[in-house]
Amino acid sequence: MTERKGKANLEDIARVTGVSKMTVSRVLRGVSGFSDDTRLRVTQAAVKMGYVPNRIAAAFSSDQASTLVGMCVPRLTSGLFGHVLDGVDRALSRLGYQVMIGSNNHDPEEEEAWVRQVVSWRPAGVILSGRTHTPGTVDLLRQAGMPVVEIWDLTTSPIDMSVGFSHYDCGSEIGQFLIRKGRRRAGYVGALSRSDVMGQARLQGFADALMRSGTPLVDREVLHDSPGFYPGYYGLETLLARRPDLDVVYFHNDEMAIGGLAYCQSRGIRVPEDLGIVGWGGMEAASVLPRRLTTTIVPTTTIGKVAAEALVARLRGEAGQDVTVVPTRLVPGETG
Amino acid sequence: MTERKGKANLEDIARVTGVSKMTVSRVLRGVSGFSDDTRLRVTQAAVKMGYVPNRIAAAFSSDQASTLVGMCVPRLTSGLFGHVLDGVDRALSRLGYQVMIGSNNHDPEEEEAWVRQVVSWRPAGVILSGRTHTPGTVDLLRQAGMPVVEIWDLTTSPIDMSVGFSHYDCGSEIGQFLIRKGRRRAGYVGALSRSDVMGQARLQGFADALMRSGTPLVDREVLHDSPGFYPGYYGLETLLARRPDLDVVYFHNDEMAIGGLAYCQSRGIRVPEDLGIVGWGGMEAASVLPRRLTTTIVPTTTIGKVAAEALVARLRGEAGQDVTVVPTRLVPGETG
DNA sequence: CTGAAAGCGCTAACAC
DNA sequence: GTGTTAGCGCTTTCAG
Repeated sequence: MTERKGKANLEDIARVTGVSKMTVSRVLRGVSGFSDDTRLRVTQAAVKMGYVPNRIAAAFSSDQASTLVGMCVPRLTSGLFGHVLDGVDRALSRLGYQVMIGSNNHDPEEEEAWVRQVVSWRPAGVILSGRTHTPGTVDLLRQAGMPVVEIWDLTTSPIDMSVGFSHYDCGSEIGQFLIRKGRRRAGYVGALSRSDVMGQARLQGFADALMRSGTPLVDREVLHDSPGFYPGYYGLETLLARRPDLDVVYFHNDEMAIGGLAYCQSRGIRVPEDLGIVGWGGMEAASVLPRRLTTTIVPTTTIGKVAAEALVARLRGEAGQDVTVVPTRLVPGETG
Repeated sequence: MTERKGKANLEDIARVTGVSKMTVSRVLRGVSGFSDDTRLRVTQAAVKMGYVPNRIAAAFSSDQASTLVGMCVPRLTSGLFGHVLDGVDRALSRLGYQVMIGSNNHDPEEEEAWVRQVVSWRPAGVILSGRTHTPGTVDLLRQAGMPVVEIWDLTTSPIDMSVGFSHYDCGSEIGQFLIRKGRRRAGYVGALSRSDVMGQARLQGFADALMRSGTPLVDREVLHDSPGFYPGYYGLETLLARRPDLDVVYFHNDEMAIGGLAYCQSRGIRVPEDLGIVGWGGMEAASVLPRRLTTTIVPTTTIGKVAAEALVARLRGEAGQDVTVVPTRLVPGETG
C-alpha cells in the first residue's frame, strides 16, 4: 500500500483518494476548504496508509509552521531546573510544540554555541535561563527575530521577554529576616561553578541587607565546585575553622545547606541554637528533614509554565507583558 | 549586506564570493572538493554575512542530514532521569546532535503520542525509557526505520537496542542481602504512578528472593501516588500500623526511603536496630544522611552516555551490541 | 576542483 | 470546495 521506503506522503494520499494533494493538506491541517465527504475519505486513507506528516517539509515551506521551541538550562541535573523544564514541557506539548533542550553549564559561551545550533533549526521561539548572554547570542537571537524568553533571573531590559524573580531580593529578604531574628554574626557558604552570577546576586543582596543593619557579613567561603552536599559540608567546616563565632550561615542553595546541617550534626553543633542554617531554592528533600529548613521557595514549575505561555502568546500575536515577576516565598522553617 | 528578512543563504554567499552555491555548501560542510583559496573566501564571507545554516532545509533535502535525536523519560522532575538526560545531552551535543525531549508520565499512550510527534520531525534516532510500549509505538518506530535505544529497563528483545539493567535483579539482590543480614520479616512500601512496571519488577525480584529463603514478604503498601518523600513517610506509617512486627522495609526508591527514615525518627523507631530501611536508586541527598542509606546505586549518567553512543555508532554504521548491560551496585549503608 | 540541474514534501497564493 | 503553480534552501547526482 505504502510505497517509496515505507513512507506515504500527501501525494500518495491524493492519488488514492482522487483529490489534489493541496486538498489533502488542507484536510489534514484542519483548515477550511473541503467537504465532509472529502474529509472522511482523506482521513481514512491517511490512517490506513500509516501517513506520518513530515514536519521538516512543512517547516521548510512555511517558516510559520515550526513547532520547535529551544530551551536552555544551566544544568540538566539540577532538581530545580528539572521542575522548570517540566513546567515548560507540559505547557508546550499540550499546545503541540516540541522542546529541544540544551545546557550551558553556567557558561555564556556554551550557551552561544547551543543557540547557534538551535537557531539553525529555525524554531518558533527560544527560552534561555539567566540574563547573562554573550553579544553573539543576543545578535543571533535578534537577527532570527523569534520570541525569546529569559527566565529565572529577572531583567528589566530583556532581549524580548523575561519571567522570573530577583535573586538580589531573595538574599536581601533573608538578611532582613535573620536580623529580625536577632542574628548578628552571619557567614555565607557558596559554590562558584563558572560564572554563576545568580548565586552572587543573592550573596550581594544578603550582604547589603546586613550592612544596612550595621552588622555586616562576617566572612564567606566560596568553593570552586558545583553546589552540592559535600561542598556544603566542607565549606561550612572551613568557614567555621576561620570564624568559630558565627551565629548563622546562609548557603548558596538547599543542597549545600543540608550538607552544612550534616556537618553540624557530626560536630554536635546545635541548630538553630548554636548556629542558624539557611538555604535557598526549596528542594523537596529539605521538607522532610527532622527540622524544617529555613529557605526561600522558588515556584519552579510555575516559572516554566508562565514562560511557555508567554512565548506562545507572542507567537499568536496576543498582547502580553514583557516582564513577568513570579514571587518567591521565604519559609521560616526551624533551622534559621 | 544581508538581504531578504535579515538572513543570508548559500546563494547569497555564492554571489558575493563568485562561486556556485554548491561550492559554498561543500566548504561549509567541510567535505572535499575545493581549493584553500576558495575555502578562505567562503568562510570569511559566511562569517561576515552572519550566515546561519538552515538545518530544516538540509534535513529536508537529504534525510541523512538530521541531527535531531528524540529522548523520552517517564518524568522530567526525576532526579535520576535528570542525570540520564545529562549523560545523553553531553554525549550527543558534543557530536553535533540536538536533543528533543518528552515525558510520558509512565503512560505508554502518552509515549505513543510523543513518538508520533517526534517521528514527524524525521529524527536521526530515538531514545525511549522502559520496555513497555504500545503496539502503535513499535510500529511507528519500525516503519521509520531509525535507530531506537530503549534504556533503563533491560529487555532481551528490544525494538532495536537496549541499554540498562534488570530491575528484577535489583530487588532480588536486596532480598538476598537482607536475608544474609538476618532479616526475617520484610515489608515493602511503593508508589504506583500509573503503570510503573519497573518498580513492580523490583518488588517481584525482592519477593521471589525472600520466598526462596523461606521467609516470604510479610506485607506491602503501595500508594497510588508519585514516589516522593511524603508517600514514603505515610506509606511506612500505614504499613507499620498493620504489621508492627516487621524488621525491615524495602522502598520503591530512595526518596520514599528517606520519608520512611523521617517517620522512624519522628516515632523513635531505631534504624537499623528496630527496623531496617532500604531504598533504591542512589539519590545524592541520601549520601549525607546521618546514617548512610542502604540502597542500590544506578549509574544514571553512564546509561545516558552509553545509550547516546550506541545510537551514534549505529548511525555511523559501526558494529555494536544490541543489548548493553550497565551494572548497578548494592551499597550496604548503615540503615539496612 | 567546480558547476548546473533536479528534487526532497509541503504550503502560500492565486485561480476556477 | 477544489486544483494549479511556485517555490522554501539545501544536497545529490552527474558533467565537466
